[in-house]
Amino acid sequence: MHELKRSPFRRKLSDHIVEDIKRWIVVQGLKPGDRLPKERELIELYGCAKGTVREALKALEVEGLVTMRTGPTGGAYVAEPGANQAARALRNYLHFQKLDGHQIYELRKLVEVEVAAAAVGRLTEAHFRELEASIELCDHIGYERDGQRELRIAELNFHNLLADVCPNPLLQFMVHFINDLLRDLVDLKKTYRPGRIQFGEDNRYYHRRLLEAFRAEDESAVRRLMHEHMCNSEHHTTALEAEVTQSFLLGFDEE
Amino acid sequence: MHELKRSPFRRKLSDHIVEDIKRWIVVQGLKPGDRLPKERELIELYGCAKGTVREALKALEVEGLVTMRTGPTGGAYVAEPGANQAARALRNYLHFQKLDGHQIYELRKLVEVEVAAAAVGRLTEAHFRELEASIELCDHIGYERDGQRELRIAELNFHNLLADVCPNPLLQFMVHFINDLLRDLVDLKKTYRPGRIQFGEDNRYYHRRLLEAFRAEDESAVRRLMHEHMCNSEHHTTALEAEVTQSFLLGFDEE
DNA sequence: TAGTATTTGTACGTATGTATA
DNA sequence: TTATACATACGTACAAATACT
Repeated sequence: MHELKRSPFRRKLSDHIVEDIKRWIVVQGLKPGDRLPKERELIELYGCAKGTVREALKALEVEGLVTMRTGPTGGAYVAEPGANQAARALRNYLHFQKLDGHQIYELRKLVEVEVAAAAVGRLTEAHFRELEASIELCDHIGYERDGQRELRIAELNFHNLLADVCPNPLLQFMVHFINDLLRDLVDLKKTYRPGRIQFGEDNRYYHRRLLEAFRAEDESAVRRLMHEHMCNSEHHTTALEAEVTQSFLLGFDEE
Repeated sequence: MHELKRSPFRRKLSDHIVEDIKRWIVVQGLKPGDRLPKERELIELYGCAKGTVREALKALEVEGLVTMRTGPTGGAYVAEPGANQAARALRNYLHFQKLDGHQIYELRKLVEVEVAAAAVGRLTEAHFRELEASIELCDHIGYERDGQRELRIAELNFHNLLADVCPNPLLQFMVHFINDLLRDLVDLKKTYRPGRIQFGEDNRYYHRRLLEAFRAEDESAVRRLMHEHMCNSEHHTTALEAEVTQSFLLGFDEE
């Protein structure tokens, strides 16, 4: 007992390496793209085995702080953690909480309105064309019976386009996160329901009127329309996919 | 060429194992505490090497989905990822984005009001006592010159207490996340500013009036007060800690 | 208190795949 | 095309931690 080899509660060596590398990144101010010591050097530096170093690098890779490349000039490089990593972690957390569609919309009603308001005055003609194309795509898919998921993706794409011009990374992240959540919900309820048609029509109606309000740069109209749109969407969504929400939040690392 | 051994873009085997295990957790509805196949079994199942399985388990461990234990009855167990893991990932992401105090408050003004509204009617007498104690603690610390961080923690604790009774895990998470962000911001700006006194007084004023509104279960008053409180707080905070926000978000695994 | 079985954690050596030059 | 540098994967042996007797 009372061996103080490394620390009171002898932590795993790989975790020690992870912390060291994190420290390097912070104190040396390493930027994305900077190269880290290669496997061989870390092995010699810590006098440990290959597997140990690999475990440490794997941990950093999961956190999104480094990426690994093979071949010459390969190795570990500092990376900028993407939104997907944060989204994955948040989904992991929510998977074990009780979360239903109503609660998702409780937040969505807030952030979508805010993001839309922030987009007023920031949209270029190119953006308008994209938004129009999105609406037309929904129009087109709407007539098919099978493209459930495609339709949902196209509908949500309208909102993602708006979020992309939002200068607030927190709001932007939340909108994308929620929309990804809603996109994956449709997979669970494969059954085609007639209410889905009305839902699609309502969406197109609101998207068109929102586009008008954006063109007029009428922020109060945008806020009002988006709020209505969200309340309407909540009504349809909770009716369609209400109780199944609690599953499948576990992110399946799309692409 | 044209070898289709595993997939077009030959993914790493350990990632494949990670996905499989995640799938097991979802489709078999595994709960925290449930045991996963042990190392040896996974090795035989996938016909791979020990290091490969260990890499996969390490990844899951970092995501907080499993914990590893040694000895008999040891192995990999399903775990419930805490909010800290999601918060850490989100911080890692925001570390590389441009985020200022104003943008934090853009979201905070929304969620704090919503959380407060959700708390109406859910507060027990025990909660009221905790909230009162929180206010009194702020009162007490407010007179000391050094307890900058302690004061901030105590102030934010009032809001965290409210969030704890919020039944919506998404809103609850966001409030806690934002408050942790604000708590850590005070460390960067060590300089004591006279404006801080007025800030503290305002906070106590609003907390007291909020408590009254909660006791009266007057939701519209709660919403109005919390909104005012947030606008006031934003004014003080951005004045005090405006531009320094962008540094040191990288989470250092606090315990 | 000690011993033993079980299972992870670490070390080492080797072979293979893959991207750069 | 060939050589090179590096990650990726395999297999074995041993150390360390824990539960049970």
